[in-house]
Formats: sequence, C-alpha cells, structure tokens
Amino acid sequence: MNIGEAATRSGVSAKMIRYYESIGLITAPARTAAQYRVYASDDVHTLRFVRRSRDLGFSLEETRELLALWRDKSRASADVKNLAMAHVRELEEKAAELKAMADTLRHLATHCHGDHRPDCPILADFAATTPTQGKA
Amino acid sequence: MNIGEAATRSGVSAKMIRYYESIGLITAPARTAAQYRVYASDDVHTLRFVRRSRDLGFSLEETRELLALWRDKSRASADVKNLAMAHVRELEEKAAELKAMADTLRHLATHCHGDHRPDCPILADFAATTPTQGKA
DNA sequence: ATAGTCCTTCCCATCATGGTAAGGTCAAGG
DNA sequence: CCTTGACCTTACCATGATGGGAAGGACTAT
Repeated sequence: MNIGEAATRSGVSAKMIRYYESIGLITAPARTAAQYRVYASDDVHTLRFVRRSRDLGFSLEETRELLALWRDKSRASADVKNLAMAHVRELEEKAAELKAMADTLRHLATHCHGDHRPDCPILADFAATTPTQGKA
Repeated sequence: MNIGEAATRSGVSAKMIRYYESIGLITAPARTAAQYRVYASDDVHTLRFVRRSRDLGFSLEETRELLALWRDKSRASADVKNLAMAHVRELEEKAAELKAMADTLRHLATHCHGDHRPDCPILADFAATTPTQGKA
C-alpha cells in the first residue's frame, strides 16, 4: 500500500510517517520504480504502536526505546514497567503543576468583582509578585 | 541599570528580555552611547508581571493582552476575569488529559509482572490498539 | 489526452527558550 | 597606560513535534 493508505490505517499522518523514517524511528520501506514508498501491514502495526505511544504522552525518544523493547522478544517486562512508571510519574507531576496554576488563578479570580470597575486582584497580584515568590 | 541587573531583579533572563523587546511585548528601553540597554525600576515591574503571567501558564500572546489590560487604567475587571477563567478552563483540561494518560498507563502497568519474563501487557496494548480506539 | 488525485522532496512556520560565536565596553588593579 | 575579566551587543542555530505549501512527477479513470 502507498503512504496515504498507511496513514489512514495507522492514524499517523503521511507527513509524520516520512518524518519518523527520516529520524530513524521506523525503517525505510521498499520503493516502487517511481520512488513511491510501499508499506506492508506489519508497518501499519508499527505505526499504530508509535501512535499509541505518542497518545500516551511518550516522547519520540521514549517511543524509540519502547519500540526496541517491543522488538526484543527477550526483553524483561520489568524494563518496560520501569519506563512506563517513570513516565506515569512525569505525567502526574505535570498534571499537578497545571492544576496548581489553575487553582492559583481561580483563587485570584474569586476575589475579582468581574464587573465594569477596573479594580482587579488578578492584575494586582501579577504586578506585586516578586521573582522569588513567582514560581507558580 | 543594565540588562543583567534587570534580569536578576525580575527573574527574566537577559536573553528573554531582548526577545520580548523584539516581538514588541515590552517597549524598547533607552540606550547608552555604547548601545547598552538602560532599565528603570518600572521596567523591572513590567518584567515581573510577564514572568508571573508565564509562570501561571499564559502564552506570550495572552500575556500581551494582560499587559494591555494592566496598563489600561479604565479596563473593566470583567475583561480580566474572563481571560483568566478561560485560561483556568484550558489548564484544567490539559491537566485532566495528562491525568487520563497517567491513569491509563498506570492501569496497564498494574497488570505487568515487572520481572525477568518478557510478557508485558503494556507492549501488548500498544501493539493491539487500533487508530479509532487510540485517542488516549 | 486530460483531469484529478496521489506521490516525491524541500523549505518555512510554530512556541519559548537556550547556546554560542565574534566583537565592543567598562571598571578595577598592576 | 594596559590588561584582565565581567559585562554588553547582534546574529545565527537548536530544540520537539507537527503542519503548510510549493514545484514537480506518477497514476487512474474517463
């Protein structure tokens, strides 16, 4: 199949498939005489794997490691689990950071009248915050 | 004061101060004969404002709007509050997305032995997921 | 043969930040 | 007076993952 069909079937855009190939995340497929890339269903599986990994927030480099583990039939499941759990912690950390920002801002907004008057504790806070306090 | 001191006092790197100036987020300061930028304490306040806004997750474009509101003494606090609350919703949405990824992955990891054996439900899921299911 | 859809490569843009290089400036101390 | 070191200047490149578009070739169906 051509790259367009591989894209549709895998949920990875043709653009990204070419990019993944260029950075060596996936192997270069065969080509027709006219230089068209030709994919097999195994390639679509790999692309789906990558897509799933990306959807779960792994970077391309982490995805590369996961692909390597996937291909290595003698991997230890502990290696996969470690990678996954480290990522879980990162995700939760980032989620907590965002939540903290939201909470701070929501708190400031609570005290803002939100009417025609100019007084606004949100802006007041922004203006008053010192750099040492300022780490959100 | 020079840019270095403004950077230290505001918590914004000299690099970023120059960048903010280049995109018109902050106004260009006076220069010495040798082209050194000269900042006043008001400029440091503005930079702190920007820093605080960034720390709370606002983009530079949003920060630009906030700065405009800050400078406009006749703004309606409602405008600020609307901007802030829209941002709060975005932050909470992103946090929820990250949390969902973490939960999915943690769940998969729960069923992974995490030992020397190769069997791993995490990789199995990655390999089996179809593009329509795969939106994490 | 022609239109329309697909493919190819190449370059540019995003967003916010850091790094580095090559050079000018300034203050302190020998 | 000159050197050293810390600071400043601009300019260019890199990141990470993705999209957009141009220019041109290939294939398919009429």
